[in-house]
Amino acid sequence: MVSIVSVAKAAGVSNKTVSRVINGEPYVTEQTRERVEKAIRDLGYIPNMAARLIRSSRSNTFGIITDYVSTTPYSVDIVRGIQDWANANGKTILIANTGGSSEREVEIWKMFQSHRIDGVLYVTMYRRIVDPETGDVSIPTVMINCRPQTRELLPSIEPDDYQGARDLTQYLLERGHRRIGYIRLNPILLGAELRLEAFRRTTSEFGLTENDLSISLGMDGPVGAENNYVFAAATEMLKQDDRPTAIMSGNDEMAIQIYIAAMALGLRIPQDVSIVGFDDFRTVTMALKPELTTAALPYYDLGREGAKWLNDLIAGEKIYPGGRVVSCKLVERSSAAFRPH
Amino acid sequence: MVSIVSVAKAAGVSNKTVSRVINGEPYVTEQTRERVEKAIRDLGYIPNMAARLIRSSRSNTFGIITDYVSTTPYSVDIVRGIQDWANANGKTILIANTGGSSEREVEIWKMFQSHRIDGVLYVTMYRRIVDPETGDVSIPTVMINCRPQTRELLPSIEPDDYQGARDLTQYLLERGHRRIGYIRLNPILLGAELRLEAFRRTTSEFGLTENDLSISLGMDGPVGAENNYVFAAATEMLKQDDRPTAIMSGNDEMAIQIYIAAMALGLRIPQDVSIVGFDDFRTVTMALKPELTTAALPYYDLGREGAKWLNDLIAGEKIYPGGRVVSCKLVERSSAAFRPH
DNA sequence: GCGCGCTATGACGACGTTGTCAATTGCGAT
DNA sequence: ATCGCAATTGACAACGTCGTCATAGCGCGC
Repeated sequence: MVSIVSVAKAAGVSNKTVSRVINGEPYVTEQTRERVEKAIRDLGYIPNMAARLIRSSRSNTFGIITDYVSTTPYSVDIVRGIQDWANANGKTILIANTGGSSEREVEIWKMFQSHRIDGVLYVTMYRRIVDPETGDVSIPTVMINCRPQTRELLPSIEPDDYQGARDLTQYLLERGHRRIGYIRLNPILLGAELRLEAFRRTTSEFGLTENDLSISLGMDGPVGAENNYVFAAATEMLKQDDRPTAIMSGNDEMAIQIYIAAMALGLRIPQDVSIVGFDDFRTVTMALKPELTTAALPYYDLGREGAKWLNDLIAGEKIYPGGRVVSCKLVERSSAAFRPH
Repeated sequence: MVSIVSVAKAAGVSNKTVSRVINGEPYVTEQTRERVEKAIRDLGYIPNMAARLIRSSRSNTFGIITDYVSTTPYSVDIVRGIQDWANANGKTILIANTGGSSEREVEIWKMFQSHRIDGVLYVTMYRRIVDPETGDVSIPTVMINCRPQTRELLPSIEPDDYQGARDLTQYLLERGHRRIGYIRLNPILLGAELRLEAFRRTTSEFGLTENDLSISLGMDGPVGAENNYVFAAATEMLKQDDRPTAIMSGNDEMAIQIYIAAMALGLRIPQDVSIVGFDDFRTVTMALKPELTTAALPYYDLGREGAKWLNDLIAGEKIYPGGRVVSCKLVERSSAAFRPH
């Protein structure tokens, strides 16, 4: 492999001078610089990061440790956000998935340390509370889409499920809906509770009572292998005489089954029932006809902001103590309309 | 950061002896070994990969270069397969996404080289033909889900779209269907042609004529921002008097729209129309009710096999010249049944 | 003419690790 | 007793890069 020494030899200068050219340091004549640059091009020299790291003990590498994110279709946008920021700022990224195993997680932290990463982005597939198995060493860490048990311990950044569900509820209310169904997400998920809570509070503030609401469980059990009642629940809900004129779905994926249930009963969307989802999982929201109105989880921003924050943390700047929350934008498409009269 | 030297000092041996212990080399007494291991534990020593690499010029790192894979919900299983293999075999993985930009791709190859990766897995989101912008340097490379323009140039491994579609067609034929619809995937995609071709050939071998078939374009335009006719095409197809009793969908995602189109016309699945998909994109196949019968793209295996192959390549073994193909397994669920009579 | 400060360059060592080779010890065979 | 050999250990160099410090040339003000 061609090294700085061979370049130096080719250009007839010392290796330190080559180093200066590479790193854009001053005190090199234009003439020398050009000779060196030519040699670099001719030999196809590419700096060796490992050697550089050994000297500087700053790897310019971030580690991403996730449960399943980068191997699961849902929250890939977090990773995309991180990568985009990293590219733009000359950072390299190491990704590893625990697959849910905590032995594996311990190994990964070791592996990261052996690569002398500068910091870790701890990312989860769905919003939850976890304590990273960091070992006793302290490495700058930002948690994305999750937060630690012991509140203010690590910086964290999460989507605002509450606000998203509130906006969605208001949206339906503003369109005249007064009997609204809600099919719950798996209650294990942190977002599930918040979304439902927002739905309850917002409708109640608006003057609706529990009687106007029709809330049922859509799925439960361990995440990824849950029991699925969505189709049955939606069917039952829509078969009632005083059926809801709008249904909020725990997430977009569940909305597929609600669509099918509604259609099987001969109901048209949105003329007979309005349906809204949550997440803005494009594969679903765009494939459904009519396309699904939903609240977008700000995954991309979570990733970008998290990376930026980690960078600040490493630089020793701005150490906010606790957690931040990013709002969910309502994406209006055509699955919800004014209440039929 | 604690180094091998501090461990040596603590254990009262030379650093070379510590190195021997770490690497499990022979010629260390049990007693010495234990003293060293204790020192390692006490100090929390973790080997520095960068320093190791500098000596050995073998990084034990594979680079994954993709267009969008790791940031897109579809083919994440390829990455999962690679990662699983890598974990099991002590390899580290560097992932980078070009986002489709070829300048970016050139940068990434440089970046990989600067990290002295041992080899590259070149992965695409959907099956296609590409020529990697590798620059002139030759790095062991295996292409996954794609293949080079100039056939035998690089080893490649792809799913067998043809066989998958043939099996699916046979499945429908065996169930008595004699009028079959086909809604085409975007023709830009390599898999699209092969799947359609398999459908045509298999039905024709079975004795069906073009008249028994009803083939229409579901989408076209640039991938990711295509024009979508699926719902309209399915509706039209199913409104005919001699409508097909079964429809093959270009992929699973498109099947959502076919379901909705069928249901909007009051058709029951599978009693009135059978529907089959392609890909086994779980988010869709499991959410649809009835669940979708489909052919599974062997993404996980593609990743695992690709990584293994790359490893062999690096080790200098088994240099098969050309491309390999992995079969698609038919996953029977409940969206297809015997033809109604 | 002398010293000063600035520009331009190179010699050298250090980072953490491992390969090479030499040194030391013990033991069985000659 | 001597030799050969295996087991055990360490000293030292080298990998590629960059930080430190020294050196040399040059122009400027006194």
